[in-house]
Amino acid sequence: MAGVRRAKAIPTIYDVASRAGVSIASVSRVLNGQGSPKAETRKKVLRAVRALSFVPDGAARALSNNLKEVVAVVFRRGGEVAFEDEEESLLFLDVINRGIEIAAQRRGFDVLISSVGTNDENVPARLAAIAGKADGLILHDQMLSEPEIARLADVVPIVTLAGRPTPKSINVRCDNGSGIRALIHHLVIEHGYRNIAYLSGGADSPDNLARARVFETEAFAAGAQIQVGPAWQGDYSAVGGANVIASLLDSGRDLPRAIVCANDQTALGAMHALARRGIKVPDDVAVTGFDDVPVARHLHPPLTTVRQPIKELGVTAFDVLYSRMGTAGGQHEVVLPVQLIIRESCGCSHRPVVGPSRAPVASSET
Amino acid sequence: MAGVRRAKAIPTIYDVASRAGVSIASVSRVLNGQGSPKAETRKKVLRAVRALSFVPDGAARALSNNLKEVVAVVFRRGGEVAFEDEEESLLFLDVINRGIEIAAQRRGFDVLISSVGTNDENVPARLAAIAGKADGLILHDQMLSEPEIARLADVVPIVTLAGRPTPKSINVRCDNGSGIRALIHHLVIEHGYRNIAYLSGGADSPDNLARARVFETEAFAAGAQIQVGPAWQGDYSAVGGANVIASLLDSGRDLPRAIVCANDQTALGAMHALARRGIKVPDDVAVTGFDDVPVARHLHPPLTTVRQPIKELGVTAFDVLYSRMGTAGGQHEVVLPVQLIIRESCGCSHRPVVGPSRAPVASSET
DNA sequence: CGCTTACCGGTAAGCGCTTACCGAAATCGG
DNA sequence: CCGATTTCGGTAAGCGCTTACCGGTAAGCG
Repeated sequence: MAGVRRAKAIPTIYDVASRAGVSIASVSRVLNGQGSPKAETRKKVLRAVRALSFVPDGAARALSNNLKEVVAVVFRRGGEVAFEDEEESLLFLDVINRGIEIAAQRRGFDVLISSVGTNDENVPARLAAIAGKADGLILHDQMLSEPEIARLADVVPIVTLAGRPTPKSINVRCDNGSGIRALIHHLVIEHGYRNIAYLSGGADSPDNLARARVFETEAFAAGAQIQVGPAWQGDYSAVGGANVIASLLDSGRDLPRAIVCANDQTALGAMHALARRGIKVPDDVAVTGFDDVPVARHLHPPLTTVRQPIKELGVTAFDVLYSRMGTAGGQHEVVLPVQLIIRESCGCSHRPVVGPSRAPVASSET
Repeated sequence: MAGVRRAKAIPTIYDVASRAGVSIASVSRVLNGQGSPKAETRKKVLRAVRALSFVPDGAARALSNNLKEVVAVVFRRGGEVAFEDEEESLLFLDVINRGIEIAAQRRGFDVLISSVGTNDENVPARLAAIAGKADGLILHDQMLSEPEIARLADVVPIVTLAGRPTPKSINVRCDNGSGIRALIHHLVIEHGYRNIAYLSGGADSPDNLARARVFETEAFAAGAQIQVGPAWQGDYSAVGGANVIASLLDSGRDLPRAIVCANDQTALGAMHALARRGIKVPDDVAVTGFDDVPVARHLHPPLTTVRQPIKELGVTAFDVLYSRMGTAGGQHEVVLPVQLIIRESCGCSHRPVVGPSRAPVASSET
């Protein structure tokens, strides 16, 4: 593994030491504020550092300290083709990443971003390579099986963001249950819609499953008719949502009075598809989302949705991960509160009502 | 700098070697495909690796190879408060980053993301620390003076994205000139607007300066009246754009027939501000942007703008940086072509005309 | 069947840093 | 004024990996 090499020799701590006329130990001490170097020594070292533009090598420091000060964040990208609409969904990941970055910064960590393609060959190996470059791992999507997570977790602590808690890793998520509950309450009780559907997200997403489950029980409890099943299977993407609506319409099925979409992207696609067929939202069919991505408020009509504290998700992921470095054990799941954001796609007319929200909940249940 | 330490000992190459009954050299060779290990040896090593869940330490590899396989990307964040609208502008950076990531991946590199606050104390020191963790540096905003860049460039190659070429670094940007030129041509010649203004971006941004300069000369050459100056000073943000319009209106000034905004964000803010005063876009005042961020097409009216190949910018930044590792010299500026995207905010009615575009240009001129 | 040539794989020397350990110099008290 | 304390700073031992170098074994040849 020869690799690219820098042409000119970069100054090392030895160069600094000899130029300053001290030992490398002193240079290190001055640079790291350890021990109590004499002012004189200090000055000499600093002068030499400046003169040589010395920058300590991170790899060497990491090796010596057994601490890289890096967390790796991995997400899944679907090939290299980006759908026009897909671009927007980047936002969701990116806002989380920003949160991670902010939290990391506070601890002097930096964030190593990496992605694996959906059709990549050896995902576990790739993940291992990334893990080797970091002190901790944050996984955006479900890209590793539980045993694979367990293996890797022996090397670096792992936090997942759209997975489920495992004995070796921690999952951070939002309170899907109370979000859907608030939504159902609003649609069924307050608006009186008696026939509603859940336009599902990724079939293997734990969050989607949780939302679907709560949807069914709550809608049933509220006495509404529900539509679910394969015909309502989306994939979290805008096109996915649009396709569901289109084929439903093509097959001549009656639409429900309201459609609860698994996320905002799906809602966006659904609304486009409905508009294309001349179906009015919310007059003919109400549509709601989940996430409250920034574009949600710019849709027509503005989207009623459940706000996740997206950036907080990232901050929490890092903080939890950080606290796990050097200490195993502790809770395996962190749940953040959500908030119902009522705009107009549900049938309300621009009244900024705000629904229930809950305090953060930590649970150890799997 | 004690730092956090992992509790359980992580297996090293020595553990693998002794478990496999071979030397560490063999383990390394098997893992890196160097030399020609016997199938037998190979198998023993792989078995041991699997049994121990061995993951080679990135820092040690980096130290030994003199190659970290990491590029650092740094951007400037404005405090931790994010304006509602600001969120959207993340997109621009993030799409570039995605491009960097994709290009990096192709070379087996990962991307270290880091930000410095606008009000951070010691920026150069922070940058140095980041540089120490990477093989190359990509700077999003102008955050270092030329001498500071020069210092750091002795340690790692540097590519800037919104700076200007320096003897020690490379700048990657879009062809501002031809973008503005196409815009002016469309507005003045095709639409016949005789009075136009440039709503400026960040005062110290080279791109903004270039756009402003071309705006003036081209508009003048086309025979249009121009409005520029302090009253038209924005800052690339939506609020910045809105404020300019608001104070212009407050001071009772006449608005020009068309406003060329420094970027899409600014245009978004300007359009909001105009709408709030009941001024119609494009009937009363035409507005154009620059960048073509994804939301641009969802604005009302859809924004006429200059499309930058945003992701390409990132890909190019990495590729240029990569080629600079180990080899100094070469060109100091890379310019990517842009494309005029005509939508409706300029006064056109939904005809998807596409303007001139130019091939990539590389220049060594400062 | 003995010697040359290949082929493998082990030993050990770094890569650039931190820090335990220890000796030298400086400081203090009696 | 000298020994007991401190205080500073140097020496050297790693951190976990790659790889140059070399010795041993097996295969190839006359």
